[in-house]
Amino acid sequence: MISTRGRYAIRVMIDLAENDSGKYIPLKDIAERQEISKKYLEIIMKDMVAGGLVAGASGKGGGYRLCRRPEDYPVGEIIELMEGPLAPVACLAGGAAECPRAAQCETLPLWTEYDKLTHDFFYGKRLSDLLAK
Amino acid sequence: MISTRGRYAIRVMIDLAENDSGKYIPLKDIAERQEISKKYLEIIMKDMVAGGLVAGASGKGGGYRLCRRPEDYPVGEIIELMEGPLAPVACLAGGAAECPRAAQCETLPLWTEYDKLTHDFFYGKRLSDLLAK
DNA sequence: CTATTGCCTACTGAGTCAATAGGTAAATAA
DNA sequence: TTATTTACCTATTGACTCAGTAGGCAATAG
Repeated sequence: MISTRGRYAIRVMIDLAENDSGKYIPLKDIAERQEISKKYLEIIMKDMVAGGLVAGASGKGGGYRLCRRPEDYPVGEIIELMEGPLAPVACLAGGAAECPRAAQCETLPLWTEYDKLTHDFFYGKRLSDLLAK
Repeated sequence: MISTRGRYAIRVMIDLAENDSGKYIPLKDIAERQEISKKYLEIIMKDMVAGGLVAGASGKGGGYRLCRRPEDYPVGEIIELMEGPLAPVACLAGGAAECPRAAQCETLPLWTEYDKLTHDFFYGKRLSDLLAK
């Protein structure tokens, strides 16, 4: 299941896109509009800045803003940045989880097929697809 | 991500199908073939019996066996029994998680579409599709 | 009766989730 | 310059899940 990290991140991105005025938007405003704890959002925003999804600016007049056009954000990228790989099982998540049973594993094709389905779905969707018209 | 509960359950089902001789198969044999802790499998098997996936018999000559033909087990049923709902977010999992923001939620259509995709995929696959030819 | 087998309760150590708490650094407006 | 606003940093927490382990009870066939 997608946790609050991923879900909140997407909602923040939508909020930033829909309230874009060229200026930075303070997190306080976003937290109030979205009814999410500002303190918790701070942690999430830090990772979003580090991951290159948004730009943050400190000080008065600071806040956050998108650094691409909404059509240039695949939803899958946002989710994977916040939640880790979309893979349904650890052995498809890359990294150190190479399974010694992979060659004879009867279930691996199932997971592989579903993994591709998921990947294609979430990378086909863009942030712009989620915005109110 | 699918945890060991769901993955082990599917592997056990495959093992039961491929080693079916009409008699009960002791868990000890399954655990050895699948290289899974027998003690841990006991917990999983209990839920599988309760969920109507397999039949268990105690005593000498006992063990487990399938209670349907492999074509009659949708993989999604096995996963949902062991892991809970396949829903990608809590508000689609049914039960008490009705979200008050649902009406104005901009992300709900995304999750709903993915939920359908997932559901169709895993209920389209049958246990028989996973067996070695 | 005895060996085998499933079934039952309880416990554990490691990790994740969703926050909260309190402080530091940077940037602007007065 | 000073006060205010804002992001950013580390640390901690309580509840929960995950992946088992431990030990014993109940049923069944030979």
